[in-house]
Amino acid sequence: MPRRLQEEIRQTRPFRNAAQEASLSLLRTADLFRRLGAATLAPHDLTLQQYNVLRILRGANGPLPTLEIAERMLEQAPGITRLVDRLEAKQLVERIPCKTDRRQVHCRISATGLELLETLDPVMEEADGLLARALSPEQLQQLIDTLAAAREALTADLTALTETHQNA
Amino acid sequence: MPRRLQEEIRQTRPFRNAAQEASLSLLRTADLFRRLGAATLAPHDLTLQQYNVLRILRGANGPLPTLEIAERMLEQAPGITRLVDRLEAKQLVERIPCKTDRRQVHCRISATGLELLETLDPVMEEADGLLARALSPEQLQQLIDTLAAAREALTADLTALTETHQNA
DNA sequence: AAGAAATACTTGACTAGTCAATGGACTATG
DNA sequence: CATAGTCCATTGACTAGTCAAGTATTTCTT
Repeated sequence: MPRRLQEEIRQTRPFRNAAQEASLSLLRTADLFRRLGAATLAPHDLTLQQYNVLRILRGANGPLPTLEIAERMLEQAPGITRLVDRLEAKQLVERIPCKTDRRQVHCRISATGLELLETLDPVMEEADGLLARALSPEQLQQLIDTLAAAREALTADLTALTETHQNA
Repeated sequence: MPRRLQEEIRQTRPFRNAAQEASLSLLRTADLFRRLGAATLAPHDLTLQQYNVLRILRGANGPLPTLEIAERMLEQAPGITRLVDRLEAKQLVERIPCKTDRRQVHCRISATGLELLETLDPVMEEADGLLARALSPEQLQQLIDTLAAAREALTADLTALTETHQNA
């Protein structure tokens, strides 16, 4: 039986409405999940974001321009530079200046990086599996669909909001 | 019609399984929501975490020890100090040394802080309302229940994982 | 072909999360 | 009542997200 969110955050009053409770649930659950992932990667001296970059580079089957990586992550552009800096320092990623467009820098996962990912694959799949074990297949699919609908709405509103702010 | 997550992250291959898709959906949706909240608060020079602290202090009906605030947030202890530092610098929060236990520092929301929160209440409720408009009441409730079940499982695993790590 | 605009990063400054270590204050034990 | 252990809060060091500004390069305009 799931513990009430209200109790988790020690709030005495009930939620004003379901929307608020859903919002907080979403944030707390995602945070919990991120921490689980982070804790899993910590012994390997990788952060979640660094792991994401490696995954993207492996999936790309070849070098990728720096900003192309950023677009495939949740993240905004500027952060990617330093993220790749650290991966390059660990020799998990290589930077290759692009010959046809000298503004671009291509990033490629190194052999060491690939080996590391292969080590991590089963461990990280297990983390995903926790969700699968906690929820029924129907719940899992429901969750996917509901979240997709939510993102649909939120994306529109977010872009509207930031654009308005720019024009102000 | 919701855009496929697969397309959002430009992955050519389908997901290996529903658990993985659900995990990624969860992380992306929460991130979107956090950005929406951040964008809403930005014009008022508040971050989401600062806003959370103010909300907690308002809800507490009185001063709260510093670490008690941390426990009510997702966050680990050490971060709270600097968070309160910044709120104190903006004069939204006051620190009061505790007389009965001089290790403790009590934090209280200031009159300015309360006014600010009242200004923000309608704006932030609107952000929550986006979810409500995007989803049916049944979907909303389903989401709440499903996420609660997920947290139940994840909490257990997370504590197990970090404790194992400590003993290693 | 020269100048303007756009592109691909890069850097700096600030906020924040996390871990390890520290300091001051309280408590329990002997 | 002294001292060891515990607790509250803080600090330092590192990783990261975000915005604004800067640089080098390319493309567009004329």
